[in-house]
Amino acid sequence: MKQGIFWFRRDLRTEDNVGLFHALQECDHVIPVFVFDTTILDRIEDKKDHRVTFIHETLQELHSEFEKYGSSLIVRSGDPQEIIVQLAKEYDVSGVYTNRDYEPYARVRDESMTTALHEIDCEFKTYKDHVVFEPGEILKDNGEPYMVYTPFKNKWLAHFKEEMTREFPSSKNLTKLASLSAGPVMSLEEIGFEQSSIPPDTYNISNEVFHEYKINRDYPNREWGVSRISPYLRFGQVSTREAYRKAMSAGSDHFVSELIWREFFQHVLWYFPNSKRKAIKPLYDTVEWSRNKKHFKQWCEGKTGYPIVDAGMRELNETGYMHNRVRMITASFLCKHLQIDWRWGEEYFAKKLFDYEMASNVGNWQWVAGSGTDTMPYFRIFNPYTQQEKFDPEEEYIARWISEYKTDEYPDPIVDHKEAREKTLEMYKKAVKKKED
DNA sequence: TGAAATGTTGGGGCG
DNA sequence: ACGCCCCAACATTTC
Repeated sequence: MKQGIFWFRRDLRTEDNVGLFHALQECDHVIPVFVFDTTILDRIEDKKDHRVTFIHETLQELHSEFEKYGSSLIVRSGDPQEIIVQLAKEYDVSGVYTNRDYEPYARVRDESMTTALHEIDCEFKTYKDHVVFEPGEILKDNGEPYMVYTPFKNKWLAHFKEEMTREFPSSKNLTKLASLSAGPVMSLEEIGFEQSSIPPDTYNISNEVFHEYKINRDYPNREWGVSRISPYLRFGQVSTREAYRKAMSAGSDHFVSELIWREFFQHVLWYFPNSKRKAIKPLYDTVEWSRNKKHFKQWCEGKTGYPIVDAGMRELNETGYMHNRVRMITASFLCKHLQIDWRWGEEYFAKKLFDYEMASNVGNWQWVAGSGTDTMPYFRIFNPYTQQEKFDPEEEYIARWISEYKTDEYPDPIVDHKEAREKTLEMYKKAVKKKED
């Protein structure tokens, strides 16, 4: 009898889960496992983290689902390598199955996991699940990775069909889950966390969203115009392929394109594993950013006196979500009105965003700062007032998030747009000049 | 997936 | 009728 472990990570679902599909195909008994990685949890300052709560809730759902098959989800907390190796020994397992994760930390962790498992004669079998194409599969004709989005997308679109026809149904094979009674899922308190009061949004990937997505997605007050799928893609409650399939069958090229951006940035992070810390274009690490902590705090709290910026930051603080258009505006404001390092902003978003995905966040922040791939040139500076007039003309979004808007309580602009713009251009030009000397 | 500054054009008011 | 000016409206360049 062949026993295997399926290690859940960012793929918290049973349907269309590539690694789980293969585990159930190849093994007689599959032991489902999730590990709260304390290396990651220890770095989270706010112990009421909404993402951890969200994961925890999903684990309980999986646990109940598995109980129907006389099985259960084993949930542990600690060092994944120690725990997985110990479970592999305990259950005399011949293979550990999991889906690949492309973040720098995960790459190192999995590399060392491979070695550790081989030492006990256990295979570590990893699968592509989180993306349609992983790094190395979409390359320029000369074999180099793409640094520009559009040609990347074109190649992606030229090749996706055969990838997408493959299916990974698991439901019939769930009877092969090992008979287990692991007891209830460990509580949040046991891992040192508390229940967050911020719930995830429900998501909508239906024709209501796909229809006119190109237009509606730009208006932050049209909450029905976007899918809110991102946290579910991040943690895998929804399969990426499923999202692609639905958008494609609805003919929403723009929605598909947004999903491809997500893959593009995963590739970029793969080739630039230091890009959370280092500018992809090294020139931009010579920019002398402001260290004005007062400005940064005002930006974080949504008290800059720029309504569209403040509305966005307050939406983020209250819900863990911010509309994409407003992410660009707030990010641009931090870098190009306050002259503050994009890394400070990236870090703040990392703390707050429900859908935080390192690849997308770092990729987009570097894009805004001008230091990334296929990026905004440094001189492309959003005018917050123009953006506001274009995308929130009735000021509905602003009014929803700034209760004191248009009262004496609302702060005056902390910087003057025109002066800030000129200061930013000077800052960047100085860096360019320094490089030339 | 900019915006501002600068340049050009052409219609209309007016002497 | 003509030249002149004004200034939208649009186009180009510059950052």
